Amino acid sequence: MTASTARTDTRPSPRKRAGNGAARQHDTDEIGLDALVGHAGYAVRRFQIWIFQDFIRTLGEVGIRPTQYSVLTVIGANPGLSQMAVANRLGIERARLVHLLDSLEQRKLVKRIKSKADRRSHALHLTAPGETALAKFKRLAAEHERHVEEKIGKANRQRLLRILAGFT
Amino acid sequence: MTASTARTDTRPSPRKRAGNGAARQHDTDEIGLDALVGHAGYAVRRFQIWIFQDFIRTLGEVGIRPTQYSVLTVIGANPGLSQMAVANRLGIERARLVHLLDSLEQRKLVKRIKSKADRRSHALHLTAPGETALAKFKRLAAEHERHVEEKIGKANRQRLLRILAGFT
DNA sequence: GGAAGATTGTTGTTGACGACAACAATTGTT
DNA sequence: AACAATTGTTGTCGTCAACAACAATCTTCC
Repeated sequence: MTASTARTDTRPSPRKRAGNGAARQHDTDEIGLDALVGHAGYAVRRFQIWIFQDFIRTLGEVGIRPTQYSVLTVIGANPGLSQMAVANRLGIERARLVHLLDSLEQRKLVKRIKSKADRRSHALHLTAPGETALAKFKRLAAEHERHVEEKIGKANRQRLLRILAGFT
Repeated sequence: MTASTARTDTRPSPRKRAGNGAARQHDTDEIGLDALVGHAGYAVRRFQIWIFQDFIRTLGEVGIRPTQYSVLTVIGANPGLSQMAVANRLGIERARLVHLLDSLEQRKLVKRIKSKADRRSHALHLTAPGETALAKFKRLAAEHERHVEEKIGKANRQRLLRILAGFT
């Protein structure tokens, strides 16, 4: 083992870790993953956690989470959609979209307009402040995307998008 | 101005609308995602949902979920680990691992052995039936992995694993 | 025209999951 | 011995996916 093992834990203590030589304690980076390596799902899960955390942190100043951002961009690009249409397009349950829209409507970013044609459904629109806010969100999201590039590389990010294009 | 009906979704859009007066609903595939396309996080999220659903379905007959599988494989490959070590290695909170191990121990797949060296910690081991069960889980997980290959292609799966290798 | 069935939005529940906080028991430090 | 840190545990909170049930409304079919 190399003497300069990079510590991945965030313990602030400069002291040596607990543990004795008798019962051999594993260091974090010498624990094998065995079958987990080679499973795409595991890598994707870890990556998704990282990417969501960076997104949430980067857009933390405006208080927008990934799902909220996706709802806003779809409404912004397709004004007048019904809740069902948005839910289907984004793969969100319509029950869940209700709460998401409640929050966004409370923040005056989105408005539900009762449809004349189908009085069951609501036509979704961005408010005027919602439009300007979304523009700012997009700038921050682009900044987040640059973080992704720094993390995995510009070319790899492009490969990733191409590989997963079928899921959007 | 709108030509025919007084709809609420008047806007500049590349999307084509049906000319009839009836309330034409959007088809799912003609709703634009706008800025969402080009965001790695969105594609990764959708892919992760798909891959987890397939994993859960493929391992449904044995009732093993992705997180449980990851815990079992790590313990199987590194017997005697403490709960902290497993939690750190997999990026799981130790509070959450408690419940996971409770469930796995109740199913007689894992056992907690009180460590002599450090009486605070437990050494984690697979039981004998746990070993044979894990072997079956691995076969099913390999089947799931073949589904991934069918979905995105064998070469793309390899590219994906290489791109995201740093997150495992 | 009217009954039957489907759709839309809503409310509610369940369970998995990540993030924290607090605690007792134990260990290490000073 | 006094103090700080670690380990496992319990608990709470919020996000999210998956269902189920419901009223209001549309569509279909007879």
